[in-house]
Amino acid sequence: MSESKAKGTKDARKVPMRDFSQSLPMALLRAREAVMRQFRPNLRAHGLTEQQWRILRALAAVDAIEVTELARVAFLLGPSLSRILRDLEARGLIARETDARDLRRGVLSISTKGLKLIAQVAPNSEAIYASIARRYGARKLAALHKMLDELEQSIGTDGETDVDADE
Amino acid sequence: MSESKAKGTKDARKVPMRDFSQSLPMALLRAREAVMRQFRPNLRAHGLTEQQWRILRALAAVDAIEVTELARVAFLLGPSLSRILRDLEARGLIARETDARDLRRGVLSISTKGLKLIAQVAPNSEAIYASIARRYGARKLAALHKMLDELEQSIGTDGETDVDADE
DNA sequence: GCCAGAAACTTAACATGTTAATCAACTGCC
DNA sequence: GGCAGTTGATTAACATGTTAAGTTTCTGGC
Repeated sequence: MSESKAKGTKDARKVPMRDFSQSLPMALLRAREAVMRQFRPNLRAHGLTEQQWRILRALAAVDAIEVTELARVAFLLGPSLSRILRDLEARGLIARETDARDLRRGVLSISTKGLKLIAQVAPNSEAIYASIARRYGARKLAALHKMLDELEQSIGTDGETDVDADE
Repeated sequence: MSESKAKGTKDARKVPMRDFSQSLPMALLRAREAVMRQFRPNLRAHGLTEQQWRILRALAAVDAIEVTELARVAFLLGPSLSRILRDLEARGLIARETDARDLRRGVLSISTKGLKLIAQVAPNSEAIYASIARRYGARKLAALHKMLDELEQSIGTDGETDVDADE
C-alpha cells in the first residue's frame, strides 16, 4: 500500500550512502515546511511573504536598527534583505534614513502603517502557533527548541569538518 | 558587549507577540542552515546544488522512478523539479524516457556519469555527516530525528489550524 | 468514438537564496 | 591630507520556492 512505486525497489541501491530517511537536512526541511504550511495562508492573505513578515516583526521589536544588524536578527542574507527593504519601503510599511555619523549605514524603523498591519496579522499567527504547541505538547516543543539550539552550537563551534584537514 | 546594538532596546516592544527566540520556523531554519553550511562547499566543488544532489541521491537508490514520485521523495515542488531535471539531463547526469502506457508520465534514471559523480561526492559528504553525528552525539541525533518526525505528524494530521474554524 | 473532467507535467511570473562583483564611505597609517 | 585597505550596502547573475496558468494525454460516461 505505502510501498514505493518505483520499479525494482528491492535492493536497487547503487551507491553506498545513507537513505533520505536518515538525512538531517531533509528532516529539518520537512519539519519546517510542515510548520510554515500552517502560517503561509494567513500571511499571504495580508500580502506578506514569510521573509517580509520576519522583517516587520523584527522592526516592531525595536526602535530602530541598522541594515546589517537586521540581517543578522531576521536571518536573511544581505542581497535578499536589500530587495525586500526596497519593496517594504515602497509600500510604506517601513521608514529608512541614513546614519549621520556614517553615511554608509542605513537605519530602519517600522511605520505606523506597518504596525497596523502587524496588529492585523499577529492574532491569527499567535493562535496558529498555540495550536501547534497544544498538539505537539508545550514541554516537548521546548525540548525541541533546546535540541535545535544545541545542534547549531555543536556545529558552529570550531571545526571546519574538512575531511582532509589535519586538525 | 554582546547586547543588541539597536537603540532603545529596553522594552522597545511595540506589539504583543513572541520574540524571534521562540519562533519555531526560525529555530528550524537556523539549525538547517548550520548543517547545510557544512555540506555546501563540498557539493559546490563538484558543481552541484543542494537540490540537484538530492535528486541524484534519490535516483541512485532506485532503478527508475516517475517525475511525480521523485518530487515526493526528494521533497521538491513540480516546477523546481522540472527545471532541475532539464539541466541534469543536459549535463548527461540522468536519463529520461516516456512511459509507453501513459505518454504523460516521464520515467527517470541515473546515468553512468551520474553514478560516477555521486561516487566522487559521497565519501566526503558521509564524513561530514559523521562529524556532525560525533559532535552532537549519535543518540541525541536519533532523538532529534524522532522529535522532528513527530512534529511533522502532529501537524500534518488533520487540523487546518484555522482559528475561525469550528472544529 | 466523443467529450467533459482529471491527471502529469511544464511554463510563466514573481520572490528569495546564494555567491561574486561593484560602489560609496570610512579608517588607519605614513 | 592622501591613499591602501576595509566596511556597509547594493547590484548582478543564476538557481530554487511558490502559486497560477497552460499543454498534452487519459479516463469515464454517454
